[in-house]
Amino acid sequence: MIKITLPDGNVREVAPGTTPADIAAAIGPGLAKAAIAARVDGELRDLMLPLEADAHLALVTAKDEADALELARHDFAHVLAEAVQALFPGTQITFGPSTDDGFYYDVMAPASRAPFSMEDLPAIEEKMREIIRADKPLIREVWMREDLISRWESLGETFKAEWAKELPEFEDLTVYWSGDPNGPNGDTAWMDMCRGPHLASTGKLDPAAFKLMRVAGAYWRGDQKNAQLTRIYGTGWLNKKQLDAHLHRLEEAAKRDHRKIGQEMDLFHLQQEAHGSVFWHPRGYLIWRELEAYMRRAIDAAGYREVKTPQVMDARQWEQSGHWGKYRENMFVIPDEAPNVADEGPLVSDDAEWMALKPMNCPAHVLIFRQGIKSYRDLPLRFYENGCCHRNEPHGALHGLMRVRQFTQDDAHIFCREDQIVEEVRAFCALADRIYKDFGFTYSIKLALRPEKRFGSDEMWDKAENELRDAVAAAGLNTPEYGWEELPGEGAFYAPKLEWHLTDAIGRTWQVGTIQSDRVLPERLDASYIGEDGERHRPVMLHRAIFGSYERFIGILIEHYAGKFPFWLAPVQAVVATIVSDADDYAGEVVEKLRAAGIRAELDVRNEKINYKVREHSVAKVPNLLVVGRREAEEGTVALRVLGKEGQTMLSLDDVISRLANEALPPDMR
RNA sequence: GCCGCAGUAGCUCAGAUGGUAGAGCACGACAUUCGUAAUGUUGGGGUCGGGGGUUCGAGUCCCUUCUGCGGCACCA
Repeated sequence: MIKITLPDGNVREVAPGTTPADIAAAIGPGLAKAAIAARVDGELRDLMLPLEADAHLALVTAKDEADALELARHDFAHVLAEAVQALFPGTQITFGPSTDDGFYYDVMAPASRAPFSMEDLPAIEEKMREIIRADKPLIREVWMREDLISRWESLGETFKAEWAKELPEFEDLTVYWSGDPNGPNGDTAWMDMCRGPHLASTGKLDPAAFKLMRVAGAYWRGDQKNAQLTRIYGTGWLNKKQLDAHLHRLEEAAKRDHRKIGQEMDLFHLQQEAHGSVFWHPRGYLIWRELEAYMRRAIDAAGYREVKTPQVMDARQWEQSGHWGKYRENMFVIPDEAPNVADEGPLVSDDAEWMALKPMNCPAHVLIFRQGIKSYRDLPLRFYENGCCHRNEPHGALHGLMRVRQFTQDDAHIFCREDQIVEEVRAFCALADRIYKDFGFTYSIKLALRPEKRFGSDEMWDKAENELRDAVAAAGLNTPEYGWEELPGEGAFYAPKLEWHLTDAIGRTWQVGTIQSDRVLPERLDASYIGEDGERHRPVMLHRAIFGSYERFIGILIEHYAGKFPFWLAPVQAVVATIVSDADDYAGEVVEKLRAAGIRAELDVRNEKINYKVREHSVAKVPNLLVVGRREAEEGTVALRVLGKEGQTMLSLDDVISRLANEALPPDMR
């Protein structure tokens, strides 16, 4: 007999070979029906896989949504492959994992036809539904390696055969049948090699809960030297409601796309002559300027001092900081000599000295710190910079404002003593909290722990990780409410880091803020201060950012607000629109007064109907529309129409100005 | 950087089989002076991403290159 410990602490003694399904049945018919898989000693396993030794067992049901989704998506991937092979005999199958919102399967179309395209997807979807409705049992078998390899070879599945040959010796080679090969419909059974686990049958999937989304190219085993496969992507869920919600989210996200809104609202543009760098138009740059002013108020109040450092530095400086060695392939490098224009020869001589555009601000801040002698009394020193950096990102990585080659970070480095770290990090947590809330974001905080490849001793890492933990605890943010989580192996090679992940208005997350302690760069660049003991000591350097970069943060804000910026950030805050030309002079007066009160107001006296003007300024997402006609001009009033609201309010000119002037204040100035 | 797809007017897009480009919106002009989400008439606007080739003739076919999009890889 073996001992099976259940989550509530109960221990059941059962015969070896008992399956989790048997145990579920013994507990109750409800659970037997609801159970879709099992966690055995924490590992997700098939319901039908016999237990052979003492174990902790938890039965997984649809309520364990993360597990249930994972299983369903993996099963959808298998059904996809089965459907493709049923429809297109001769197709080779390779891999089919689950993804964040669904699944994919990489397949090789038969030589007789072109690679699969979008047009093939509806037929494949229909076949998948057939397979799901047939409720084929998913049966696990362990095979001998040679048997499996020869089976794949006999089927012409060269990729599967190759993979079977390379799987580690100690691993059982398992296959899953879709349909019982020994049953009455054995000829329709389909087999894939897979580690599992899987649901008990295809019928556990909801045939209305998936959709094939697109096809894309992919290489066998991710290597471009290998054969070109077709990857078929799908999104998969537990039920139709979840699928519909997901498709709706995608639609919403497409409507909010910052590239689309940026063009519609005339905020910025990108063009191929400077790809990856942003041309900010007047309206977009107004948002930038508001953010910059906001951030300056915040960092001034928090005891930072703003600096500005060179855009280009000698390569030797980057060698010393370590960037030349580790980061050079992402740097823009320029010769420190006049280009050769005299003849047809190379522009740059062989012995040119090299300089580089800065990809980061940190070394320059250390160089400021190093000027003059610093005492322990000077610490902490907090240097802030709106630091414009250039990184030569891979072309395929560029994406609107979110991934660019020139960007400006709200970057600061805090030079402090060991004993000041916790308080500095705590204070940063509080600052970030206030700022994110001002923009209406909720967030979660993650601590990225030591990676496998790292500098420094285990003691140093223990200490560094604990400092960050302590600081977050001191800020009261290490709670489930703040999504506190530790991510093993995800830290930078020199230090653990705290990451802030924002959740936007439609539930997407964006990693923006970070703080990380660094003991490496002060060492490399020989930064020191004189301690109380009269000796030289290394300061610790805290790298930190809240927006991350202005470009990306504005991109996130555009999508978060769907272009309907809060009043203080709106590029045009009010438009005064006339109904008849008799009101033109008065309207001009209203605009002047609004501008005098600090409001970004524009005048619309075009010879158009008021309906047209209302529509146009609404579509342009102007938060306040002030309509004036003959009546308002005579009475000294305006009709205020607020974006997103029906109807309008009649107000005296003085009232509307004081009201708007008040509402236009940034959140930190109220 | 890799794969797939795309690039035609400011924007969104249409242009079978090769025969020197078209719509809507936007923009200009004229008429209309209008009360809260599109007034009418009319006009101008394109070296069809760049380069090369095939052809009597290329937006269309071929090669090449750049950029964008969806993924992959990348994001110390």
